[in-house]
This record gives sequence, C-alpha cells and structure tokens, in this order.
Amino acid sequence: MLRTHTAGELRAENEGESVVLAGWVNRRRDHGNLIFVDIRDRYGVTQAVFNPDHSAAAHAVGESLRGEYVVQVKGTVRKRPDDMTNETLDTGAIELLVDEAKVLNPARTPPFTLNDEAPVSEELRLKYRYLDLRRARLQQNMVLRHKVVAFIRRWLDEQNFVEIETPILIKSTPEGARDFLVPSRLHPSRFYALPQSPQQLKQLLMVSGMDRYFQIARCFRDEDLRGDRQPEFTQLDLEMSFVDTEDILALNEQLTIDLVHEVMPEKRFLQTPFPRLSYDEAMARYGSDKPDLRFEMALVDLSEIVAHSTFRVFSGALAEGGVVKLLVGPGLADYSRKQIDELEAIAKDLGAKGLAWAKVDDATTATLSGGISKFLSDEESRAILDASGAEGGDLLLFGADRFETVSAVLGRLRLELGERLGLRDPEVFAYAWILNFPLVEWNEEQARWDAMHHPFTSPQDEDLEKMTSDPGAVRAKAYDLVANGWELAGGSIRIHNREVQRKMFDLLNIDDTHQQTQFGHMLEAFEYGAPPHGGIAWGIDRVVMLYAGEPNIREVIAFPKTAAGTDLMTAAPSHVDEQQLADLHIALAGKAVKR
RNA sequence: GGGGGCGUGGUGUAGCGGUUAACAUACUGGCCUGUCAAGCCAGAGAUCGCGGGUUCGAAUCCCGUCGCUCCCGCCA
Repeated sequence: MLRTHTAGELRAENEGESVVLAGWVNRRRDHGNLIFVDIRDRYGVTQAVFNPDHSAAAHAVGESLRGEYVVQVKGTVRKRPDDMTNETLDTGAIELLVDEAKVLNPARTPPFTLNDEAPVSEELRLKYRYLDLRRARLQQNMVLRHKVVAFIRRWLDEQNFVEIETPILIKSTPEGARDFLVPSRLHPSRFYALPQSPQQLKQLLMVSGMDRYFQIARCFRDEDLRGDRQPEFTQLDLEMSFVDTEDILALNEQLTIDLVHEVMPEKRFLQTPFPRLSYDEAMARYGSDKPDLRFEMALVDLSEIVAHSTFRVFSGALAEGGVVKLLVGPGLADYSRKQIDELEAIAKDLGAKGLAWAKVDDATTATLSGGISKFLSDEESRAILDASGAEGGDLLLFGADRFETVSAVLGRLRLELGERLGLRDPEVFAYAWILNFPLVEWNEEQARWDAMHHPFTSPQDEDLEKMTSDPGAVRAKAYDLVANGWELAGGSIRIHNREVQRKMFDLLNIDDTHQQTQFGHMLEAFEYGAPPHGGIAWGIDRVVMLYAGEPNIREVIAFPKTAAGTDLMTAAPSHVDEQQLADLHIALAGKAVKR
C-alpha cells in the first residue's frame, strides 16, 4: 500500500504516529517558508505542513505542488495548537508535519475547479465526467447510491429472495416503449432488443418455481429524455409467487421504511403506514397520478356549481363534456398581474387556452374581485367559496377544459404554488400507494384499447365481466409507489389464468397469430403450471435522486447521457467502419449515408 | 416531431448598436513561518459557438446552423 491511512481518519488520538498519506492536492497555501497543503481523497481532507526547518527536501517538493497533483506524504501526526484547529474538518484537530514528500503524478490545471461546488456548464461536467466525479457532490451521491443498493440486496436476501441475472439480448416486442435494437451477425436481417425491463423473464422465473426473485437490473428505452429519464436506467425488479396485492405492498412498504431509516435517518415520513389513494382520487384531488402529498391544496370540482353559468369559458367546456375545477392559492390575493401572467404561461404551456382567476375580498359576504369575478353570480360565488373553503385574501385559479387538460394544468399549478409557498419540505418523505388503476386506456390515434401497465396485468376479480361490456371501467390489480411527486415504483399482480389472458389479448385486439409470434413462449409457459404471482419494479435512480435531494437524474448516475442521448465523454453514439456494417449485413439509407 | 432558455479569457458572469470588451475566480511569477476560500504585488490570457445578412459600424439586431438545457408529444 502506498498509504497507511486515508485522508479522513486521523484524529487527536493519533498524535505522534508516523503515517503515510496519498491523495490529491485540494489546496495549497504557500507562506514562503511554511506551506500548507490539503490532501484530499474520498474519505476527507487532511492538512499537511511543509516546514523548511524540518525538511528542506520535503519543502522543495511542497513548493512544486499544484492543484490535483497526486502526492504521497510521509510525516508525523501533530495536534494543532488550541486556537488553530479547524472545526469544519473531521481531521481539523491534527495536521501532518511532512518528513518526506513525493509527487506520484503531476496534473494539468483542470478545466474547472474541483475543490468547491462552483457552478460549471453541464457540457463541461459531462465531457470531463471523471473529474466531476472527484467533487464532493457526486462522490456523496455515488456512495449513497451504493448504500441504497447494498441495503436492498441484504434486506431481500434475508427475506429469502434470490437475485438472478436475466439476459440483455432478448426478443423485441413492439408494445410499450421503443426498443434499442442490436443487429445479429449470425442471422442476417434479424435483431435482438435490449430489455425495457425484465418483465417477461421474471414471470417465467415464477413458472420455474423461483418463488422470490429480484434483480438490480439495467433497463433500456429508446424514448426522448427528461430530467428524471435516461435511455438506460436501473430498476430494482422483484417478483413473488403465491401473493396478492397486499403482500407486495406490505413487503415493499417495510423495505422502504427500513431503507430510509438506514440510509437517510435524518428524514422523516409524513405518514406511516403509507396512505393509499385510488387512481381516480389522485387525479380528481391533485390532477396527477403521482401527487406530492407534502401539502394538501386539493382541486375542487365546480362542474355542478357552474352548470348553468353564463360565463362562456365554463359553459363551453361543460358542453363539450369537460370539467370546471378550482385551485385555491392560500393568501395569494396580493399576486400582481405579472405573477398571474406567469401562472397563465404555465397553464398555456400545458394546453390551456388561458387561466381564469379571481380574488377573494371577503369570504363571509362572498365578495370576489378581479379576473372573471364579474361573470359569476352572487349564488355561484357563494357556492364556490362554500365548496372550496377559500377565505379572504385567497387567489382562485380556474381550469375549464377536458378533464385531462384541467388535471395537467391545475396539477402543475398546484406544485408551482406549493413550491412558491415553501410547502415542499425536502426533509419530509410523503410516500403513498396509488391503487385501482384502469386496466386499459383508450388510444385516440389508433382507435383501440392499450394496456395501461402491460398485457399481463390482472384485472380485478369483480371487474372481469366488464372486460367485454365496459373495458374503460375495469380496474387492474396494479399499484404505484409515489413520494413527493415522483413515481418511484410500479407493479401488478399478473394474469396466470389462460382464459383471462385470452380475454385481455382480445380486448387489446391482439390476434392469435400475433399472440403466438410475440408472446407464444409466455402463453405456453403458463400452460405448464404457473403459480399466481405478482411483482413490482423500483426506479432506483429516482429513489436515489429523491434521497439525495437532486433535481436531475444525471446527478445520481456515474456516466449519464445528455438530453439528446449522447455521451460527451466518449462521443457515443459514433459512426462505425464499413466492415463492421458489412459483418452485420447492414446498409445505411437516406440521411444516414451522409457523414 | 414541437416550443422555451442559454452559449463572451481556463471557469462563472457583466456588457445588448460605437467601450481599450468589464468583474470575480483560476493560472504564471515575486514577497511572505500558522494558514485553512490565506494575504499583498505584478503578469499573461477572449478572433464574444459557427456561417450568412442588415448597418458607416455588430458580442449586441435578423436568418440559418451546432452544442447544452427545460417542457409538450413519447415513456406497455
């Protein structure tokens, strides 16, 4: 070993010990004679003192040091004088009086500062990711991520789960997200796909009798990126046999609670056991299927109250089968025209035609002012205040449109106001289960029913009849785990009955031929004694993101992609040479031919 | 596929029709024996992302393009 200790572990008790440290030069403070150098590694920072009276040779090396040089220093641990300790440093009670020093490797001046958290453009951070990873923020995030995954593995192992790796090269299925494809050299014109998740494989493992499976699994989806979405990401994938919904919820809830206590002990849960909401309830109250429950500010349905309104925006929306809903901004009646315009811009961005508003002057007399107040009758104003509980000084924001648009707009404005009002406390985790999802949703473009979760999700027993009579009303045995406005996990109890599976495929309009070519292996497997089973998948990246308080998924991934899906460090994706293409029986077409 | 924001010494920003392109920090050299974002002095460092246009004159206005980013669509 080139060192006896790390840069984070020496304390006053080590006084007098002769030690060797190795690390990076974090900072150098050169007083001409005395030189102080902070040695940094991932464990911490230790101050080394170069004194020419003590060692002229070491001092000469100290003079040559620059930021990010890799050094090895040998010396004696010395207690600092009482008035010179550094309280901000774990090692601040001591320093290392250097006897010998050696430059293990010099370093060019880095493209950005590594010894503080000063802002740097995303482009540079990604290009020099190995340097960005040297900084405290990402170091902490990587360690946290490791702790999360390590704890989950240990916990599930204790619960008799078996971690099983599933293939990365699998069969493409056109359902769901776009697949990443891998051409086959041995089989011209054929392609593998990278897994969007190990969904089918884990179900087959249940048929195999593995009973309790999990995997920390890399997943791939060729869709556009977002702040919380990368083309490759990591799931905790989990599946259990002989369980119902309650078993899955209970196990995952306990794992979550134990995990947070272990890795984030300073955070607190808003509520345990986790509250449960139906999908309909979540959409109605919060305009989202992943509501941030750290604050209430529920949406109020005014459709009945304004059913006979003379205000065209309201009557028009209702006439077209839409809804009218209200979001109350508590105490925000002092908002300026400019501030309301900002909110309207958000609304328009999400498809609203505008943003109707009014201010509550006096709740007891039902006096409203500004905005659309003049279009509301006294009776309507009274009823709106009674229904919402809005008080004097509150700002009323109305949404009148299709249910989906109103939900998106008011749901987003609710988050915006919650943020502005400081109601989104980062120290609190508001976990909740969202249940009773619809089994299928109507695809307007294709004029057909699509699986909301996936085609193997079981309908709820009491809704089986509706699969033919009223598909949109069928509830699924599906569940999402949400926290603070993030969807952190989702899963379902699967169909294990051949007849129900056939009804599902019929509903999804997947004909026999297609069933056989796409899912033949699954259907056949289910005929050999498939146990009732179900599971869930966590988005590990999002979990770590929430715990770390990071605003973007890139901050918890060691080597992430840009918003355009490129890797600035290695310059992937890249062109390949003609021979590689020829081996794969691939010819470039159209735009792709030009380089 | 669509919409918004940003791009100026190494880094982060200011400048928004005429400036010697400013500030902080980093960097280089000098001074300095108790600093810990050390201090003081001096210095070097920018064809203002790229291309075109408007103008007597463009970092500044317009068009295109590239890069980064956020959002909508998309994400079983």
